[in-house]
Order: sequence, then C-alpha cells, then structure tokens
Amino acid sequence: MAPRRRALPPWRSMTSSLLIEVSAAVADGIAAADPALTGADPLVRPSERADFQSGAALALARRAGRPPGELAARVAAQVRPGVLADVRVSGPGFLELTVAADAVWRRVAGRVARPDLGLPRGEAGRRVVIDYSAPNIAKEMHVGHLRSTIIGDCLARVLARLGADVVRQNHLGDWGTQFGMLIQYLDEQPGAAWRHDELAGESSVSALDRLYRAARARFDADPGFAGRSRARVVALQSGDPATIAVWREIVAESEAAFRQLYDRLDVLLTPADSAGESFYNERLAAVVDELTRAGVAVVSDGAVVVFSAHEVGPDGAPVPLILRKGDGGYGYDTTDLATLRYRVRELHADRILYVVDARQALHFRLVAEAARRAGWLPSGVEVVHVSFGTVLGPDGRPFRTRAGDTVTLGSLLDAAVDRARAVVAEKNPSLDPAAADSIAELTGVGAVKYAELSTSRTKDYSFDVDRMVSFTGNTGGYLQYAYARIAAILRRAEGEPAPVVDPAADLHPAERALGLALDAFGDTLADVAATLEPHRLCTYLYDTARAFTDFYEACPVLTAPEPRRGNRLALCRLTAATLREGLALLGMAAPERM
RNA sequence: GCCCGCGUAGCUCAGGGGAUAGAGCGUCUGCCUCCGGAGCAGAAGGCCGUAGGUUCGAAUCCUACCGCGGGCACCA
Repeated sequence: MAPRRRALPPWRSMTSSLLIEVSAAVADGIAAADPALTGADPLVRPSERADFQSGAALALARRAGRPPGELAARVAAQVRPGVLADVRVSGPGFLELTVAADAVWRRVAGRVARPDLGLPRGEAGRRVVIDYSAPNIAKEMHVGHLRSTIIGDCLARVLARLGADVVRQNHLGDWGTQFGMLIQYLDEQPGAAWRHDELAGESSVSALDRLYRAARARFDADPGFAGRSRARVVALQSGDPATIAVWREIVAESEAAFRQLYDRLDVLLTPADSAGESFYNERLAAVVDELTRAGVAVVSDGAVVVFSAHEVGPDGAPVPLILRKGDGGYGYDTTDLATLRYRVRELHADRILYVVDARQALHFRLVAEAARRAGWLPSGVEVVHVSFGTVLGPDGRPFRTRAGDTVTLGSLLDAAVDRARAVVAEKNPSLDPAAADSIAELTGVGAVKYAELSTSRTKDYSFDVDRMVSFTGNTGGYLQYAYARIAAILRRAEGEPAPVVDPAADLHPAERALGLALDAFGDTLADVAATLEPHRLCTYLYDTARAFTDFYEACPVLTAPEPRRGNRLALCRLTAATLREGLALLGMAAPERM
C-alpha cells in the first residue's frame, strides 16, 4: 500500500515540547557553526547521560570537512542559552544536552494549567476513515475481532485527539449466501429461539451462531434442504419481502448483541458507524462496470477479474482479483474495492485505514493496485492496511478452547474479570462488594485491552490471562494502580487552591526525570499517529508511571515545604492528567480507587 | 516455487543508524517509625537466528542462507 506519509521535520513543526525546543536550538547552533549545514537534522534523542543527546556532529563531520569532535565543539559554542543549561562534547563528538531547571518547571506549569495539556493538533484538517472490528452477523465475536476492534478504536481516539476528522466504519459481514441457509433453517424450525426476548441468558448471536452451524450440517447432509437454501439465497438477493424481513431481524438482533459487547469494552462504535457488506451491495455492479470500461478488468474463465501486474501465484501466472464470479456472484474483492471507492469519493478521506489481520496483506495489495490503476486513488490519499498478527494460546498455536473451538469474546472477558476480582479481593479486602465488582470489571477488561495494545501489532502475540491481570510490570493494572495512588495524594490536597509553580525552585533528579517524561506526551501521540502503532503509547505511559514511582519514593509531596510542595503537587496533577488522558486514549478507565 | 511477516535474557516483550543492548515475569539478596509495599534498591542471566556487505559507527539498513508462521482464482 502507499508509503507512510513523512511528517514535517519535528523540530520545525508548530507544536512544542522540550525535545522540539532543544532540537531547534541545536539545529540553529549547527547552522551558526557552519551555514552550509543549515537544515540538517540535529539528531536529538533522549539520553541516559544527560537529558538529551545529539549525534549530529558525527553524521555531519564529512560534509563539514572537520573532525567530529571539532565540529561538535563549534556547535556547542554556538547553541544559544535558553532552554539548555549545559551543552558539552562527549566521546567522539556527541553533544550531551541538559535542560535548564526553570525550563522544566515552566513547561510543567504551562501544561498543567491547560485543559488540553498543550497537546499538538498535527492531524487537524485531515479526514481519516478507519475500518475496524467488522464482526459477522449471526456469528460470535472472537479474539481476531477483539484485536481489530481494540487497535482500531485506539487509533480512532488518538487521531481524533490530534485533531483529525475521524470517520469510523464498521464493515459488518451482513450479506452473503450463508444467510440463505440460516433463514431457510429458521423457517423450517419455527420453535428455535434466537430473538433476545426468547432467550434466557444466551445472547442472540450465540443462538444464531449455534443455529447456523446446525443449518450448515443439515445443508451438507440433506440435498432437499440444500436446494431450498439455494432458492432462499435467490429470494434474499432479489429482495423477497418475507426473506428480507427475517434477514433484517437477524441483523438487528446481532447488532444489539454486538453493542452490548462494545459497551462493555467501552468502544466508540455505534450503529451509525455500521456500513456492512449489504450497504455496498447496490454499488458492486457499478464497480465492475467502471473497471471493465477502464480496461483494468478482463474476463477469464467466465469470471470478471483484474490480473495483478506484480503478484504471481504458484504457477507463475498473475494473481487475479475476482470482481464477478463465474456464477455471476460477488465476493469480498469487489466489496473492498467498493469501500475504497466510496471512502474516497463520498467520504472524502485523506487517509484510509483497514485494521485487518496480516493474512489479508496480499488481498489489500491487490485491491489498492486495482484502485490505483482505475484512477480511484488521488496521490494525496493514503491507504494503509493496519495489519496485526495472530493471537496465540499458551501452546504457541492459534488461541482455541481445549475442544478446539474459537474462544468467544464474552467468555474471554468473563475470565479476565474473574481473575481481576480475585486479585482485587486479595489486595484490597476493605472495598465493599459493589465497588470491588466495578473495579474488577474496569481492571479485567482494561487488562485485556492493554495486553492487545502493548505489544507491537504486527507480531503474533500470546494470550495469557494470568499475565495480563497480574498488575505488575507493563500491564494495564499497573497503570491504573499508579493513577489511583496519585489520586489518593490529590484527594488529600483537595480544596486547596491550584498549586503555584515556582520556576526558580530546586529540581530533584527524580522531578527532572518525571518532568521530562511528562513533556514527551505530545511527541508520543504524534508518533502513534504517524506509525499507527498504539504500543508506543503503552510504553510511554509505563515509562511515565515508573518515573512517577521513582519521584514518589524520593520526593515527599504533602509534607514538603513551599515552594517545593506546590511544585510537586503540580507534577502530581500533570502526571494524573497524563495517565488519565493516556488511558482514555487506549480506551481504558482510570479508577480513583482500586 | 514465488511473495509477506517474524527470529533480542529461561519466559513474555521493548528498542528499527549512535556511546557499556533495556523492561517485566521467574530466581537470589536487601528495604515496612514515611503521602496506598499492586512498591523500591541490588545480583545473576545475551556471539540481538547464521554469514557476508554498506557506514566513522549496525540488534537496527542491504544481500544470501537457516528456522517459524501466513498467503498465492471464483470462501470471506
């Protein structure tokens, strides 16, 4: 698919952070030291040895015609004082950069006072369509849908936070020949219960999933039923009112069941975001016609196909995208081309994301290729397959139940919440049962979501409930606990006027580390938006929570004398706001107590 | 066969040109007169799959190979 958009060089963008200010200072120092190097990347990174470091002198030494150490010294001499309190040359030509204490405090003071935390709006003016979740009507949601749903939802939140105009699209599997079989079966089994008001406990999708499998078995065993099912498919596709009515009801029941799961997961998707296969049904013929008239599609073996110019199959022949099957039917190749065309032409997307598992990489390459050849993709529009790996069980095989069935989303969440309830009961027995239950739900569901988001999405990942609800290490529970602990401090200072930050106050190393960590929030979000990798936000929040813990050990807050107390309270407030906002962007709750 | 993804500590994972490769879990040793110990400090544990190459500098980029997973016409 399209290459990732390269953002403006961050040290020249409008948004501000200490990293960006320091980068600008070093970039100016480089230009002053040698005008021929104006515009060079200052290569400023966080450092173990100082607040930041720059390797620019090493990279630029050849161009400058000077030894790296000498160039570094010249740059160091030219860097203007301001945010930087110290610039020194180290090793072969690195610059070790130390931020002025008052600059750290000023950033904390400035950001804590703003409701938006001073976060950048780098995505403003861009319309981003995100296709995610996409469960199948009349089928249980399982772990694969969970990944798509949670990753897509996180990206929707982060991009919107940065100012993007996000359009969510839930591409439901709500059309196709399988419904003929199911509807026919329901027709012949009028006693079968599947509507929500006929069921005790079981969800409609669960019942429909079960009935569908029964229909499938009947279809394979009973030629008479198979024939009636095929006739029912024709009835459905030709709009037979009675058949359509049942289909609509199946869709409605399923959507209601999905909504319950979305609510439990705190996912943004609503019915208004649904644009399933049936929505595109009436556009498919036009898609095929247009591609045929453009000379992109051809007829082969009775089917209308687009042969790839790049991809070949086992026989060495070009791989086709099948627009219309030999029997006249349409498959998902056509539907996905229709989604792309719709999202460009009617939704006016600047960026289109498909949050779909990695196995469909070839499919999306073919779809994008065909759309490009048809002229449907203007150069400014970016299409990205946001792919993710398979969910593996503890045995390293795709995650299944012991019986070999896929694990339903509901049972998975139940298991996580049960474990969380046990952990909460053990760690905080003083909570009343209702509070304990609600905290177990928040932390259990949060643990699952965090586990999905915290490892890089392209890799397969191993699902382990015990590890995700352990609440130690890089887990959702650790972050929620860190937040609850800060909330406890802030509660004790409740009713006080907003803390006053004195920029001239001392800066303890733990305060410095925390202040720098907090300052990187905006840069991290911009990074997530560019790479579409939510795990970077998780890593950031975990690092920030740990920086807070170090601060918490080293720096008493409430008992400290002024101005230290006010400064530290401001750090606590900004940390709390950062964790709360960060967790919200991951789609997780930040409980005040747990 | 071709294409895509992935090989980093015993396990689960970060790091994707920059200095001695980092966390967590597990193991071992310490720290509870102190705002929530779901914590903290320390120890042990690595030829970053293998071999070449590019570079002042490679876990990171390139090539080949090995291993694992996935995909490659009428299912979605």
